[in-house]
Amino acid sequence: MKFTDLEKIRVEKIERMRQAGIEPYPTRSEVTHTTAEAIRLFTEGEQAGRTDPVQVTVGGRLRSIRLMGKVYFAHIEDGWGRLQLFFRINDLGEEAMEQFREFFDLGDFIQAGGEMFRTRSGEITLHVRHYKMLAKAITPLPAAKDEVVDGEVVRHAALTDPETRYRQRYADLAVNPEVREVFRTRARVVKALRDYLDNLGFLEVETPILQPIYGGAAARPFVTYHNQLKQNLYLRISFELYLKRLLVGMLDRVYEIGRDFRNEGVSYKHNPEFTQLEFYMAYADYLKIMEITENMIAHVAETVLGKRVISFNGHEIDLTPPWRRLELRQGILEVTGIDIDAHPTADSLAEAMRAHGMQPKPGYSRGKLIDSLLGDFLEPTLIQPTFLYNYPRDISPLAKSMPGNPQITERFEGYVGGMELCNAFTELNDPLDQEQRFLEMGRDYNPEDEERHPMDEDYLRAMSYGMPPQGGFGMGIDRLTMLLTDRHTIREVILFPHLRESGE
RNA sequence: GGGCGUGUAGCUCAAUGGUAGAGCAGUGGCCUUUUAAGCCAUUGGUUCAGGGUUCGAGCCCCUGCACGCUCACCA
Repeated sequence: MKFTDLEKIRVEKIERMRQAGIEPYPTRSEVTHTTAEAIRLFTEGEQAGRTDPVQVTVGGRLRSIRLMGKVYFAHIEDGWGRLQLFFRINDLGEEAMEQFREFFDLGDFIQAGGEMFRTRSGEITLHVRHYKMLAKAITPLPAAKDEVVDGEVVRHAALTDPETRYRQRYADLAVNPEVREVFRTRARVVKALRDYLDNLGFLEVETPILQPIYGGAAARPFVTYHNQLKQNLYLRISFELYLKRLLVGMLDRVYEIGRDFRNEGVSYKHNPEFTQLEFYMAYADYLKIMEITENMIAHVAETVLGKRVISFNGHEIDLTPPWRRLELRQGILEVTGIDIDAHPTADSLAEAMRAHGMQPKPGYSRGKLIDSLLGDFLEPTLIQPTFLYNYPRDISPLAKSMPGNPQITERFEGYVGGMELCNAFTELNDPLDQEQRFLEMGRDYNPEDEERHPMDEDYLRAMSYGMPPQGGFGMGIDRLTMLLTDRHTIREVILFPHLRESGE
């Protein structure tokens, strides 16, 4: 390891500690309480009028040290909170006071034991009778001294540089408690989703991440290779095709929460790997899935945040069901003045777009043009929760067509905060129709493209055994977490977001 | 991949083309007993990297790297 000057000073302290017979990295601690437990015990005793001392040994990082000659104050922080320590030479003796002064730095993990009391200024504090180094920190935490004003921690010059925060998330978490809170919230979101689906009788399953044929979404995959099998494998881009096989196998309600991988550009709402929830429900259609969706999201907000009206990006968003339902055709008509139903071909639609001063991408299919109208003009306006429904067939190859209208599929997407949150449809379960869709899809691919999507014969065989009618649903957990924590980039809700190699 | 922007001490930030600074952190000292981001002193720099212009470059130019925003891409 290479050390800075600041770090060298601490490395030397480690050597001097060992010379003084103090182990800087002892194997065991004697911690009996968290800081929060210690404070709660004391407060309860105080309220009950008890005078017997509350004896605790707590552990944590040193976050502030104030040496005042023969008395020291310090704060430690653990995963539950902060506690002030009070050291007095009368209690600890000269040697212990001197060793603390000489060897202990901000960021060190220590334990301290004694009894709880309240200082003259009112702060609940541990009167230290004994203390011990638990783990010496060599690298200073990237934050300046904290102070506590009226019980609130005020940090001066906190770590803010996004590159350092993401590359050294451990340091970010260590000094920015609100970052820890984001990931606690994220965990509660996942738990609330699981509870909701479990209560509806869904079975949680795990399907392959390494897949010989990828599918279920339109995305470029990551490719890897199995040495012994001499076989290319793809990291999954969705769970869909495997989960739907399970409904053939009579697992009527299944869901999976896991990682998807898409070899595409990164942005504030795209990370190369992201967490997805997909569920499939036999005998349901997309209308039923809409109901489950709005209720599930409202339930999650209620459980995690205790409220259904959230604040996101300066907007007040009310997640209370029922959410607005807006037919895709109507939505596009309202924001662009173009009626997609009046333009049954790509050429016709492109002409209409040009007439409205737009520049449609040459070579796009009608469905892709509609998708671009949606993304460019409609999506940013969908702040309050909205289900857009009825999507064109050619961009929905796994969704069932509407009865009597083969060009429109029973598909919807949920939008909140101007961001696509989820995608769902009445699942196509007609194997002959599905094969036809795959073949049509193949026409979009250049035959010379080595990444050309192969036909998933096994999926068709599964469907040929008979697949119950069903509704399916997919949602990005990362984006939901962004909404519920009011973070505006996906990197804020992923512990270790992907960054370019720094070459350091 | 394109455009725009940013990169200075451990952290947060200053510095007309003319001696690289501040606060915090660090180090040394003061501090006689429930508080103090305390007081005094002090250390610390390949100004992202490499070229160029200039008497002189943190600053201007070129190339590269990283990050941010944005566009493109993205059933």
